[in-house]
Amino acid sequence: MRTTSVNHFILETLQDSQTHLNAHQVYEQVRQRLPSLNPSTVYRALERLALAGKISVSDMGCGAVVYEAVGGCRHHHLVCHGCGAVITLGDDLVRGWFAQVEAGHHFQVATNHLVLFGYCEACRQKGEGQEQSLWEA
Amino acid sequence: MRTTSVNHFILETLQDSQTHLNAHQVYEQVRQRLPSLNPSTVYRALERLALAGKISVSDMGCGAVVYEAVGGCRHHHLVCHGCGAVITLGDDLVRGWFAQVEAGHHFQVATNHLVLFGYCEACRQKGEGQEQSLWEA
DNA sequence: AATTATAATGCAAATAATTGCAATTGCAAA
DNA sequence: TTTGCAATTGCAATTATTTGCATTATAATT
Repeated sequence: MRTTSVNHFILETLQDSQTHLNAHQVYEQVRQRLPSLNPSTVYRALERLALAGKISVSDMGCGAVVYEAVGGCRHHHLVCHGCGAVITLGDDLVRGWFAQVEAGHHFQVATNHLVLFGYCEACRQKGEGQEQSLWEA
Repeated sequence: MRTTSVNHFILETLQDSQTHLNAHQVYEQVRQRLPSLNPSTVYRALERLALAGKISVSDMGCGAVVYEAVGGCRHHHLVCHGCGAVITLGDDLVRGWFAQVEAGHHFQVATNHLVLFGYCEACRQKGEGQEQSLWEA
């Protein structure tokens, strides 16, 4: 991967950001420093950085895919379908399981940000996610 | 969820299909029986069916998101970034780990098709995924 | 069977993401 | 330096997906 200004600025933007950013947000940020920037360049750079393992790509159910710089302490997320709550999942539990998967399938896992959807305690008690339809066994 | 013909036909289409289908493929299939069908109706129905747990939604790196009916024996996938190979991951290993996550976080996991990206044995030996860039520590 | 509330649909427009291709740029070799 | 190749970019067009709103259809109620 070449040391282009786009690669550099995107990485810097994501590292400085405390939250996940979507492609458009990254575009707007970097555009302040590279006014002639094209959105498709951002998409391609993000894809490149992701493939190189420098950033994570996740669908967190926000409409657009979000990106994050992969730093020292990795973490993952649980996202509630009911209320949208985002719960952090430590890397310990994940890393251990990935190792199992890798050992069992001769496969090197590169996924660096796992997102699991489901229902949080509160929504579960409210009965979210218990929909039963009658028209199918 | 109401018993509409769209819901019914989509579910039937996905159940009959041996492979994952993307939204457009589902649309084309169902359109043969409901000629006036609109693509956005398909997207909305797919979202509904997914939320009801009847189908799984996954980004398998094919450009478009793919859908699959959730049947008796669940399975998950490992997708190789190098060659695109798709390896099946049994549910046993996954279910057990989900249970751990659920127990540790008071969260009911609803994700019913996990996709992990990485590198298969062959690609790993070819050195895929080992890119090192010099311009960043 | 008529009424009613609400889910589902069609359509068009907006947004998100990808792709082909020609022009440009970074990096390495000469 | 200069040259050459391959990676990167811009641009426009395409594809993928979502959303607002008026209309239609379903299922429960009267």
